[in-house]
Amino acid sequence: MRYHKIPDETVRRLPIYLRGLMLSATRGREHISSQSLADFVGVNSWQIRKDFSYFGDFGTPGVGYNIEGLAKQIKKILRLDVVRKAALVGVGDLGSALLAYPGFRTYGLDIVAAFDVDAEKIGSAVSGVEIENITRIATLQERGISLGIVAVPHTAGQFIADKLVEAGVRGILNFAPCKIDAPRRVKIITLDIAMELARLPYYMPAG
Amino acid sequence: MRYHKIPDETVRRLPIYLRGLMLSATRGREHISSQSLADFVGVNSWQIRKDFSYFGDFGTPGVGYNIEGLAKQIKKILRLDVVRKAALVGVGDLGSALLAYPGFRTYGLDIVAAFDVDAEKIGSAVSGVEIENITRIATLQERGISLGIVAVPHTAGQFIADKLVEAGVRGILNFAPCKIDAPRRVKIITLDIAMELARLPYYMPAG
DNA sequence: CCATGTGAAGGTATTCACAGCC
DNA sequence: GGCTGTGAATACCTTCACATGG
Repeated sequence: MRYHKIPDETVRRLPIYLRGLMLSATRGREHISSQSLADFVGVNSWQIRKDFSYFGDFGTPGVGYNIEGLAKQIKKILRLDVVRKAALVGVGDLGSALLAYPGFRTYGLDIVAAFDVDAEKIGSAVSGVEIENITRIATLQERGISLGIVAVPHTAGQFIADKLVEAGVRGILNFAPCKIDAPRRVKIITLDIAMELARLPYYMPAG
Repeated sequence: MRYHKIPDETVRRLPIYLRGLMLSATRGREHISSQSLADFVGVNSWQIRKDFSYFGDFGTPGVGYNIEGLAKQIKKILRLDVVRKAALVGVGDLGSALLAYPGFRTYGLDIVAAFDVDAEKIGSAVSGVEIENITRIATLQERGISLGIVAVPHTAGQFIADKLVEAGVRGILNFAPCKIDAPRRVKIITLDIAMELARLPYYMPAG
């Protein structure tokens, strides 16, 4: 079933599969069954097959999936096959951790610029990235940066997001604990760490 | 419809509502309509009413919801009405940022212990929390700590999780990019930052 | 014989529309 | 009149069972 809208939930799981495949690739085997991948990433095998079925025939019946080929396919679908430049705004504790985080590179995402309001930080470098005045966010477009990461206090979230949108970014990963409004053409993903932790006690047995 | 299983998706949204209500509380008004709250947090008004309907009659027709009362109710449902002690494992860049993050306190979550393997870090303090040797994770139970936060490399994720489970924690917030297996009685929430960023390009128009 | 790919069934969550209440 | 609470309708996602293909 090749021509079909891909469910959002499937898109959410693709990076999980990709991570599992990239790890498997270092294990020496060339093929992997949906069942093995399932055990490895913690998703049911039929769910995996269904997810893959939205894109086309990835696997070989009786054999499984070609690990390298499948990983490449998923990268292409997620558009991770080109290196994409990202800008970070807000170089506080979290921002600094994000700059130091090597995980983004794995997915072709490269933080090449960082901005802050703090005059003391501006000019210095964190993890090899120079911190610039936020007024320079306006230069993003000409520098080919299409992705913004917001790690500022919630009071500044919307303001910074507006600046990023003006500067032409088409996607924002928002760590600020607030709602962000933006034109439909800009995709926003909000990731509020405290809120994830906040729903943990609900699932914990008494105590 | 008071006696009903609460959908997971509703539980996921409750902290969003809570955050909005706590912010609204500082605005001086006593009541808020589902519509106003909807505008504020970015969820549809009917979704909000439906979510609340799983718990009981929170609102007053023609008036709206009592902000303070509703916030208290949600806190109770999420079991955030008691202060809960948490332990952090892995005081790297991300771990340090989490220790410095004030957002957890808002939800009654208090990071009172931190562990690392690095001998140089052990004994020093980060954000007022002393860093201990990970062998001391075993003392969590007697210290009344029921919640673990894992911020270690993916190679150590499962190992640390096992230690935490042994030490009696009943919930784990996992930042390590790996699957964590644990007994059913322990709730695991995994939050892989790179993976969230990885699905952003998919939704970005060409470029 | 083994593992994929997929219609069909089943379950869950969202959206709608409106009755009921203040 | 305004706003809540909720059955019903719809859309979406998951699970199953098996036909199909190497």
